[in-house]
Amino acid sequence: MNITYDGDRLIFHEISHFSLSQCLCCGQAFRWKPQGNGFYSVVMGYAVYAEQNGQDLTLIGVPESASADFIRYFDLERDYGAIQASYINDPFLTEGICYANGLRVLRQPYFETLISFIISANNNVGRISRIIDTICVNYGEPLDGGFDFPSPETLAALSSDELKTCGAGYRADYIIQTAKKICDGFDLNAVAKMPYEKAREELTGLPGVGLKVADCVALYGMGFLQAFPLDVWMRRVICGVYHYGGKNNNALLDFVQTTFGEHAGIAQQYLFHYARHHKEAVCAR
DNA sequence: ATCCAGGAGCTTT
DNA sequence: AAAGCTCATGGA
Repeated sequence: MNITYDGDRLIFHEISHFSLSQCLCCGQAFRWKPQGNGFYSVVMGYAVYAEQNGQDLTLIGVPESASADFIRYFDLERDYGAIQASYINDPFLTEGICYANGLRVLRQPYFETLISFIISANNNVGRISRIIDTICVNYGEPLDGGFDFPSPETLAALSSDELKTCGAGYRADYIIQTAKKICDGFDLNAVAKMPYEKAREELTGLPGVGLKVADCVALYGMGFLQAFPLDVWMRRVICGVYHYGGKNNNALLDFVQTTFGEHAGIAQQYLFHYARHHKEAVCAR
């Protein structure tokens, strides 16, 4: 991969195992919208238009100085070919890898990821996106025609009713209380530097954050690739396809770690994306 | 109308 | 420790 910048377009050339649409439409990110031949969002303080042409990823609205931030965001330096190859003996996962070809696990801003997945609890992807979008439009800073994700201070100052107007429902109080804890010094950057188990334990101390949401923040924000968010879809896959019969969650996660190894979270994302679009294949086995 | 969605938290066994 | 109940909301 090499990088060029012409004053307008920041281009990452010759990225293998990368599909922009798979990365943005697989349920790990909620705020990118299709536009023209690409996608638009406000992320990390930039109003960005992203477009893929072959193995080139073009970003408009981003200065050259932000290239490292976006390499990290899209996880462009990791060898996904090697990770995929390590699962060659798993037929179902290989099927998922083919279906989700080019999917990379993003490393999204911590606070936004945290609040987004608090909203995801007992919710569906379409509604999650709409709620987050409404919160940004109502309370985020305007930026080049879009809206940034609101700061912890902004969300902490909202009333429960204001967030319920955005559709957050009973999660409104979790959002406010968690935002307040961040304002009071709960340091997400410090958590991201802890060992995975410790980071996860710290995150579950936040209101509205259980094991599953903590794993989402650990994986889609902090880049802990062994984190395996265990939701209803993954339960179907592990029990239905991998014939796991236990009921204990921790035992199930142990099974997952031994089955999928250090990149379990990446495997999880392939499986999640595949399962959601092939419900019959998952439930029939 | 009933069930479900990338669950969490509190109460009861 | 483990199972049960409740929490908004909108689409199927």
